[in-house]
Amino acid sequence: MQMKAAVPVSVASLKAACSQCNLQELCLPFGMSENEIDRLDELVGARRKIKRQQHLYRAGDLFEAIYAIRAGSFKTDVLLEDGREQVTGFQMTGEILGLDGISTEFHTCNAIALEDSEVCVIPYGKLEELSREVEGLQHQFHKVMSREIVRDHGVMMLLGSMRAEERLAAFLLNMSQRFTARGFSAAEFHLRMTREEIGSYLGLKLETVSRAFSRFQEDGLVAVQQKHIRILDIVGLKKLLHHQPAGG
Amino acid sequence: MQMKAAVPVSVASLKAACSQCNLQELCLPFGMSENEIDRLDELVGARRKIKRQQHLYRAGDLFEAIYAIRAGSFKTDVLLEDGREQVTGFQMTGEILGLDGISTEFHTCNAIALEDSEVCVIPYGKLEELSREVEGLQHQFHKVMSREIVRDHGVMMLLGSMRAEERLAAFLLNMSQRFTARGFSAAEFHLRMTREEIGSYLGLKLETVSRAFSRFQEDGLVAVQQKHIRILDIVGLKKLLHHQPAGG
DNA sequence: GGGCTACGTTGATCCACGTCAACCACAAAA
DNA sequence: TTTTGTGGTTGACGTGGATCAACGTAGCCC
Repeated sequence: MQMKAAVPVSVASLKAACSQCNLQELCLPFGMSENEIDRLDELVGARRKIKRQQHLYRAGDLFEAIYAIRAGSFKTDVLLEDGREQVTGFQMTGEILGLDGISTEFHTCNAIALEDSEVCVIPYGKLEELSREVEGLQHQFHKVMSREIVRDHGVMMLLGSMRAEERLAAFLLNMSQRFTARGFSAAEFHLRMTREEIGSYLGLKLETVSRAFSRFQEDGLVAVQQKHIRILDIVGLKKLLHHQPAGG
Repeated sequence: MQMKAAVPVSVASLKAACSQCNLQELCLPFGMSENEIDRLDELVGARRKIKRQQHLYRAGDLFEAIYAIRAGSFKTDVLLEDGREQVTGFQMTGEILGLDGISTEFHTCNAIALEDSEVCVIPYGKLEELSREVEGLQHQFHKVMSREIVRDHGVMMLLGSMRAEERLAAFLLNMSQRFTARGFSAAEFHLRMTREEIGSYLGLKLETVSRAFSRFQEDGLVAVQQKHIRILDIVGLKKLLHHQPAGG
């Protein structure tokens, strides 16, 4: 690398700038005015890169900031003393991590990168401060938290009331919808998580997940090749959701 | 009713007053200064009585306010098209209902009184407004939402990774802890919900819940008489949680 | 009091999913 | 090219909890 005077652009590349970000529509700035987003730029700190399998934060860590996923993807999980793991969610670009920490000032779950990823660091103290001034930010932040609560209720429904194949169908449809929202194909995508992680999320063992994938393939609903998924019959998948097979 | 000039006291009895409420420590005012709580009084609207089995709100209702439980208790649930119900939570005095509605401006679950109950109505628009001015309110409100997220993660753990008896033990310990926080006995309490509702919450059938209760009774952990519960061996119950019996 | 209704308990049987085990696919290292 | 490791698939079998069914209990209204 040559020695030369620092160029503003290189500094800008280290700092996040919501106003320039193409994830606005999916992220905290959604619904905010241009002016408001400019104010948001003040508060978003540096970006941070997280390598695959590394922790963004751990249960027990002091809570200082929330994180917006700029690139890559994560899982969050909770561990029981005896080693059992419950994956509580998979997060994609534009989604916010760390909200669990507000309640006690300590994080209560782990956030782990599923691939090499990058997050924007949003210092929480500053966020509260600014959202007292910027109405749009306040409102949007509340919506983000509320959406998390609603999402969690959906997972409870899934874990509490659905059978294995319904759960996997719901999972695939959810992934498809989120890929679509990010401009990717609704029908063909690459899962970043293992069968075991999907199983943990869905309250199933990895073998059950694998068998359900095979069943869907036999039935012509999807084409599965390891982590690569092609949805062939989205209507068929949706039909799986709404009536339990054993004539209820 | 006789015609006479309105007396301030009778008006006050219709309106909530956080500053006078003995549930402060459990509710939105927790951690706020006396001054801040006085400001909170401005915004909390009338109380509303809800009879047993009646809805406070339904999935699909327009979201306008959140509610603090002043007396009684509630369940929240989500219904699937085919009629399956998932209870997403049981709420007691001081707890906040309705946070799910912020995300879409519509409620996404039902809130139903388990007994004759009363709530304080907190108009959401006003809450956002005031929490831009009152730092303590803003912070506390965020904590309440975050706590809900953390609680939901706990339920996911329960539904995704625990066996029937672990789930019921976790449920009983949680109830006991919440009764304690409200000044009731930790060891002896009255459940307001049916076996079916407990089962729905825990992802089990009512028969399984009933059998687990019977098993706990045989093992001398609790004395069960319908909805009346007496915990005899809290340590024993806790031990159930942390190692799955079938030598994992 | 007697009958009704909602809720709870208990037993017998069934089955969806877990468990255990073998094998396969692919990627990175040697 | 083989080796090694991680993740995925598939089969055989076991079991925890669901299902089906009968009966018990408590509150409520007439």
